Amino acid sequence: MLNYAAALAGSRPSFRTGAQPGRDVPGGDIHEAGERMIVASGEELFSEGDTAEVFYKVISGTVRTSKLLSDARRQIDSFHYAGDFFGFEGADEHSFSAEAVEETTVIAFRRSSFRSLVRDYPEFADQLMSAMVSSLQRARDHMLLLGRKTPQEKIAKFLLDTAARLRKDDRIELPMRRADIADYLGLTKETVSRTLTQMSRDGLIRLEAIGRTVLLNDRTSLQQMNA
Amino acid sequence: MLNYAAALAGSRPSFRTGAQPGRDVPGGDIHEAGERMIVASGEELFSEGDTAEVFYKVISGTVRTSKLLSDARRQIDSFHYAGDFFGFEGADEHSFSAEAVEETTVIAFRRSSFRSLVRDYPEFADQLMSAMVSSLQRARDHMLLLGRKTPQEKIAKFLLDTAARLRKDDRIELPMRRADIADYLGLTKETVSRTLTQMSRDGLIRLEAIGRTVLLNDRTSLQQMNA
DNA sequence: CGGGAGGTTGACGTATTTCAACGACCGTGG
DNA sequence: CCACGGTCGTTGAAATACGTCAACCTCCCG
Repeated sequence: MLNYAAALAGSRPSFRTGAQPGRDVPGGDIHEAGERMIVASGEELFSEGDTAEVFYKVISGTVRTSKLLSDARRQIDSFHYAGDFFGFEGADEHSFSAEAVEETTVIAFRRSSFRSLVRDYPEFADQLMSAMVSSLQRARDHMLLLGRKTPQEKIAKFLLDTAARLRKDDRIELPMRRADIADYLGLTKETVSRTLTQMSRDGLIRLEAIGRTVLLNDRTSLQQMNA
Repeated sequence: MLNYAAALAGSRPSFRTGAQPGRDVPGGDIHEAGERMIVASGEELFSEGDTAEVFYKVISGTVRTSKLLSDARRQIDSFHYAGDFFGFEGADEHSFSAEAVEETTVIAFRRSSFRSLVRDYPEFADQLMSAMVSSLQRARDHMLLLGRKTPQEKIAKFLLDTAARLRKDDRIELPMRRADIADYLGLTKETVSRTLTQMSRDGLIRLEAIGRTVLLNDRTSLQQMNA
């Protein structure tokens, strides 16, 4: 009756897997209905224009989804962490790309098996629906950030959001490079770097290691840079 | 079984209506399952923080949905035209606002009646799902625009998109003010104005009336400013 | 030890914002 | 019918925040 299969889709499974059986195991774990894959850092899961046969759920690691302009300008629309779904499409082709930011494990669900998934795992449809609704909400938040926030505000929100997503308190281990942060926030990597060091000088944060580890010293001040 | 009701929602119906009966009319027009309302130009349909009881479909006119920062900076995430659904929420409260850009007619659907809607009008769920998927795709496109495009590219895309949405060929009647365009594209109204007059000087477009009517003289050049 | 990737820092230029004034249009009311 | 006020749009001048270009440094791995 309901043709959700026509509205949802995903991507083709990547090569180099770490496969697992699990298909048609009604009543069991949803994860058993898809194929587990391990993707190396930097590897592509799918790319703009690829046929969209599969969608994914992140088990561990980080995935970035992005769009490119012809001259290589890039906009990352989202980072996906453990538990997130990504790769739905309305058409047969992907309208964006996905790459692993670090070594990442995902489950790939075939778009064509969507109906049986919903039948065998009733909670699956709900999970997907709320994934889409929250993707939309996140997207609206991010448009506000991209269109109207200053670099300082962008970075502050990015740090707080990332800390929340990674369930870390004060010390966060950023999985992505400065260039990724820049393409996510609509800045250049230089501006990202400068803003971080300035925040460090101001005592808001503390940068460790190669700059991948950030300590949030003054959450209150960071939060005031929002709203 | 499927709890879509929990994942979808909308806004409270606005006052000043132009009501119509139509409820529980299985097999009939979906529109009969909601309440028709006429909203005056500039009027608010719902606002950030309102309880989300209703979602909408535009029948005629234009609606803008937006988010505000505390200092009144605004980001319009979308303009909604005839046929578009808007106002879904994952939570009980609206996370964005909606106002009529011009006199607009909408149908309001109660979030609580979602299940019966799906039962009585099977195609309804599909319509909603594809509305959400295409909202997401639009959002990703718009993030690319906001984060990475120049004012010229932004305006060019805006004009072409709007022409496509309004099903006009060369002459489009913009329903919104310059400030709305600016808040949609992440620019100032001055930059919007300057860019339009420059395009006019370059022969790409022609501005008529109070600047609300735009003639697309050179679609090819405008399209080249994208990709 | 060498090379490359990623990150930081500096100097500089400029595109866009900001601030401000002006003008066109519209509706209202005297 | 015209004057008035308000909204919206345009244009100008000036300031500056961010991007660009470039050098340098650290870390890491072969």
